[in-house]
Amino acid sequence: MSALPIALIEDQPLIRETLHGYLCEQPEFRCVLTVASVEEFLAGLTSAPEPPALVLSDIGLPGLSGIAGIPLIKARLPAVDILMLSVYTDAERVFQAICAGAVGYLVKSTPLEQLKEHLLQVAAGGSPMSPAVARHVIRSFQAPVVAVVAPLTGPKGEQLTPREQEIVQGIEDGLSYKLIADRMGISVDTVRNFIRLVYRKLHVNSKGEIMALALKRRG
Amino acid sequence: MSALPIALIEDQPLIRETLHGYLCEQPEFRCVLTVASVEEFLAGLTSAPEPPALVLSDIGLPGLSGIAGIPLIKARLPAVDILMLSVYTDAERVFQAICAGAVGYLVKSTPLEQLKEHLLQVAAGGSPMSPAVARHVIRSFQAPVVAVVAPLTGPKGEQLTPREQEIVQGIEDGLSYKLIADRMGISVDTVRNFIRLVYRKLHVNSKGEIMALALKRRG
DNA sequence: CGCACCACCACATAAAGATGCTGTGCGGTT
DNA sequence: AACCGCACAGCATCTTTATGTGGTGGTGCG
Repeated sequence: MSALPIALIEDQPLIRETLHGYLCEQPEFRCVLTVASVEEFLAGLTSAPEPPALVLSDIGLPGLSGIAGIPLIKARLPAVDILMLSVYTDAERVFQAICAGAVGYLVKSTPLEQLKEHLLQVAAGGSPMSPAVARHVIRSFQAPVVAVVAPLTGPKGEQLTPREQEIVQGIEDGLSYKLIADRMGISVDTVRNFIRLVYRKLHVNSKGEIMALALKRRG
Repeated sequence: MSALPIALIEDQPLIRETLHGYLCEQPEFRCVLTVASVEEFLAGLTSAPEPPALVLSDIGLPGLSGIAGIPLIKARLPAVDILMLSVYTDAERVFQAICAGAVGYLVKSTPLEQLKEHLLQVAAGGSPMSPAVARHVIRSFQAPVVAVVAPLTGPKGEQLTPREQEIVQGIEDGLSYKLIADRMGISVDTVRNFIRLVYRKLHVNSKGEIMALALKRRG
């Protein structure tokens, strides 16, 4: 098994030297480029003994940030994996880096042995993320807790039945009667019937007026 | 430090007993409910010594799937963390589970000691994911490499102008003439004019036929 | 001049929306 | 058993909007 060629972009000398030293001690890795900035990385690529398969990059760097460097690095090395190592754990930077093409995102406090496992994970096709980072990522898939909105009621307190509320939801979602019918598993004529009932209860005469009521209720 | 109350939902007896046994040996955990299905879990909640803070759940279960059980479990225990443990690593199930509210997703081949670390990670606010899972997740943030699709041309090689191509894109995006007009900053009558030109070049007579051409070209 | 883009008018057809009316079946209540 | 509320469905009719087609004209640019 050949050593994984790794490049390191880190501006703080002490950290850079510690990481470089540690990585060079691991038989699984080969440090082919260790620099302090993206610009230095791009300039040093041609004289590296071989192109890196994995770039471990800080974000707060002099000149171009680690994030801004991602597309430039990917343009030069399309197949490279870029793993972020940063003190920042705010959702904004996490998503910027990931959307820019980073395969993973670790915090700088990650112990070296753990860092090694994560690097091997990347090489094996994984996407290591520090816990706080992973939570941001997972949370982005989950619907925000929606404030419970009371159903629309008529001017005299007329209540809508559950199915009538579903019809209203379909209208709020911008669906045609046909699509509402598909969603609810009923016929278009039944949708029209429900519409009639809803309009009568709410004292309106068009989808537009329903939308207006919904908007007013949302504030 | 009090033990983390954990519930386990796993239908295969051997795995369930192995996991149950391992978790009970760990001083950091307390197994308050170990069942074979979501239904059993929901029924057993009231008699559990205390409510679980974390549910480790399989997906392929008798009756309700682990994914279908997520909203039901969250309804009963809004603050609970649900961690999926499954043989499935396909993107569809991963995203279904995450979107449904799972805080993490592990493959069943995860070694027990690693599982323990992941459980502690959940308790500390993290979102552990097995490598393949994490890659799916990360990839979903990254723009797919878009195949460059040649513009539609007529049967005799008739070329569409740039604006005509924009009209076609609007049709492919399912927009009405009015919405296409809004998008392109022109009047509806101008859209109709362009439609006329496009249909004449492509030898078609309806939006449907444009859609068909587009689909055929996508393969 | 030719082309691309933009706009308007007119008309016809298809689809979506709105309203009136009627009927059936089911579950719950009195 | 009768009644009521709810859900579902269909028919009829009318109105509004979207789509398609024919024709015409104006402006700017190469």
